[in-house]
Amino acid sequence: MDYLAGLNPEQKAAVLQTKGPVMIIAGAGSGKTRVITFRVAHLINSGVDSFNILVLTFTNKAAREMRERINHICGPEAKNIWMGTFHSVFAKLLRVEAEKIGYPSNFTIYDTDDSKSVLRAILKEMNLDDKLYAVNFVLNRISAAKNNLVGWQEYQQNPQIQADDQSGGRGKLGVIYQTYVQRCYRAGAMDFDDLLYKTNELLKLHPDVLNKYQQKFKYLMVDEYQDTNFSQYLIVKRLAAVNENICVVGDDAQSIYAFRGANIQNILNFEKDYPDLKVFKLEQNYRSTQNIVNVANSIIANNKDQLKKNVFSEKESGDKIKVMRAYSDNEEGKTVAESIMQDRSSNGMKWNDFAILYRTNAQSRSMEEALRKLNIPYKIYGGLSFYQRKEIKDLIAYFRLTFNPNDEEALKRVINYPKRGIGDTTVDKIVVAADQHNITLFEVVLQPAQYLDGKAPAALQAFGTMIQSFQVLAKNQSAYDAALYIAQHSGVLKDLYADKSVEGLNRYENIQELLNGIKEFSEREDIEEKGLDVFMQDVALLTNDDKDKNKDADTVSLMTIHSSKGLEFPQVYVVGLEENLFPSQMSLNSRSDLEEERRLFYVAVTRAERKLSISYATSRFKFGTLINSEPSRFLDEIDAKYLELDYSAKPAQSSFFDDERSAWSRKDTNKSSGGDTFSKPKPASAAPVKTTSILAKAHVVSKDFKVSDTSNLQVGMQVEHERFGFGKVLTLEGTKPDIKATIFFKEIGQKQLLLKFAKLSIVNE
DNA sequence: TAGAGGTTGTTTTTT
DNA sequence: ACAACCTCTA
Repeated sequence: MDYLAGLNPEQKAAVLQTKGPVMIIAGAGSGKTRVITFRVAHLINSGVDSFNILVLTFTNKAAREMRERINHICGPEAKNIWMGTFHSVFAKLLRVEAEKIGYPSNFTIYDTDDSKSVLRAILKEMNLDDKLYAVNFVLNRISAAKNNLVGWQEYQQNPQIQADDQSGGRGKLGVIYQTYVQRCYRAGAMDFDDLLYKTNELLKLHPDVLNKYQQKFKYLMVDEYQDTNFSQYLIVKRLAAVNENICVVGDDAQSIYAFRGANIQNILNFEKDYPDLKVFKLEQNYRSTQNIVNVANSIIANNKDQLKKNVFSEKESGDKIKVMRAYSDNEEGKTVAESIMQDRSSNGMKWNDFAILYRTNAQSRSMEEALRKLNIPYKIYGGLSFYQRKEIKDLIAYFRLTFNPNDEEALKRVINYPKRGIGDTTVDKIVVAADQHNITLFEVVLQPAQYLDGKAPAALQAFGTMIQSFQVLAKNQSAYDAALYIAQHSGVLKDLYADKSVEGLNRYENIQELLNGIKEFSEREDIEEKGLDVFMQDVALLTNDDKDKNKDADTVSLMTIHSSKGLEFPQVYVVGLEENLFPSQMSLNSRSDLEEERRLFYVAVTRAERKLSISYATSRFKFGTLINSEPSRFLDEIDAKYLELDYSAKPAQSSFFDDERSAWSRKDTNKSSGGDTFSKPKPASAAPVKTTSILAKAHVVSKDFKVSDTSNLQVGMQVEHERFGFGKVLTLEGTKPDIKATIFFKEIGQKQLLLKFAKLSIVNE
């Protein structure tokens, strides 16, 4: 039982309390993950069958990390535990039980793009004002309804909802909701919210199924319970109803997902559902210095709604929190990058020890550019994931269509990609015909002559036959063979190969990477079923870092604060502390939204172990124009005694903007104490500056630039590229027409180029 | 039907 | 800045 030795009394008590309802209120950095993993280990050691354990998390990242840790402690037993995100666990369950609620087990999972596309089509058909019925608004509304288990029938009948919609002039929302649900059903598709909604439906309508899973999951644990929405809450409650061995872990101060329906009341009211509840509070922070914990506490103290707790640290008091000001977003990046550079060498740290956290994904750009300039290796988490790239989605749409020909979004995506003469008009006609005869789009495609005339039927027939041939093939071949065949015969590979631009080359390589991933999957020995259909099942749920080969690489981490939850770093930079950015403009209308932003700031601050720096810029590009920004109100909320203001950042010397600079080069202001630590910035020039992305296009091509014959290119030669600038050839690989060169460019770092495409000029020395 | 060229909206965060 | 959407012409 050596795993108990390293725990404090509260942690230990929480681990040992294996029976009955348990709630663990875990302050930031209080060893929550250790408690959960040890608790699972302890369950197994006390004789609980690992098949009877279910552990739910919110993000893929959290799930993976937890699985690794539990694997480490429990060994092979850990494989039997059901552990994953709510969405992936219940998608898995629904695939087994789907037929009971009228879905095929190979249902497609629609991602947000698919959902929006379905809605766009519906709104268009209904001829609705697209201002009043903005797609994002409509989707949010439907999503909120589903998360509260309000079906379309109830939505249409509920007087309160109807009154709300009517008063906003959006009386058609109920009908849109209904149509949307019916379209998804016809397509054999579930959206993200359906995975939870339909699970509830299944458990409610089929007591035998409920009973089966209540027997299976005798022990439930839910991480980040403060982020559950009603739908998730009810699933958990139903599953736990018989045995009541339910342990939820959370921190109300870190609830940051209300925007997608999380209900903080779920944790605040947990005791009402389980009168026998045992509550454990973990208050000692083992992660951060006292200064950091104090700052965090002083931030969160501004919120009204919260459970009482006293988070404290017994570590050293540590450095003060550095606050940095910059004159523009690019300058901010530069300041942060230089600071990282300096801290690393003076404190002997690794790149791994640093993280840059921001409110919105768009902020990553200026950070990236600055890091690249200093040759600092970095990795961006989140953002556009690999699986969301257009070319990947295109190919995957073919796979989707192969396994589920009713998948309308996939069909629309690829019916004319690559171009095969089936235009929008034809697609519209197919939709109309399908609606009229109450059949699926694919059925129209298979019998086109019955519904359309002209030359469209021939093209459609050919397309339909092709998909059918994929279906036959996919049944008999390995995932990789099937995927490769489809990539080739659909024409996708050829189409991308024909694009010789750098971007096109990149897309082609991405497809290769996807195929390689599938190949690895085909060769795995730890799973039985290795068809392409199995590979496809969870693709919509995969995100960003799920296919991350060298995650041990020594790089600085960049991510949104949301995706940083649960992580920790020795040194953290929280950037963009500006009004309308953080707190976000969207959150300024209500106290509860603002409090959520503040909790988000709390999460950001508590990621830091040893040193925390905060920055803001007094001007920033937004929607392509330069706007002025004011320091965030959150900065004023921190007691100034914890802060050290560093306003040393100087405007850069060489730049295109010398005119504008004059307005910026004013004397740094004081640090008067009290409420006005962060004085308002003087307006910078408001004239929109035409910026070229400094790195991507800054290289000015030499006068005598001329594309050279590279057939005799040698390692070590100096070359010039139109966009990447000057570089040195590091390696040459491959054979004749397909020689791949690895070139180190001074300005942007290492790049791989295929010689037959790259326009290079050999520099004579 | 395809492609060019102009116009508009978009940005909060994740599954 | 950028992408998605629209309109016009070949």
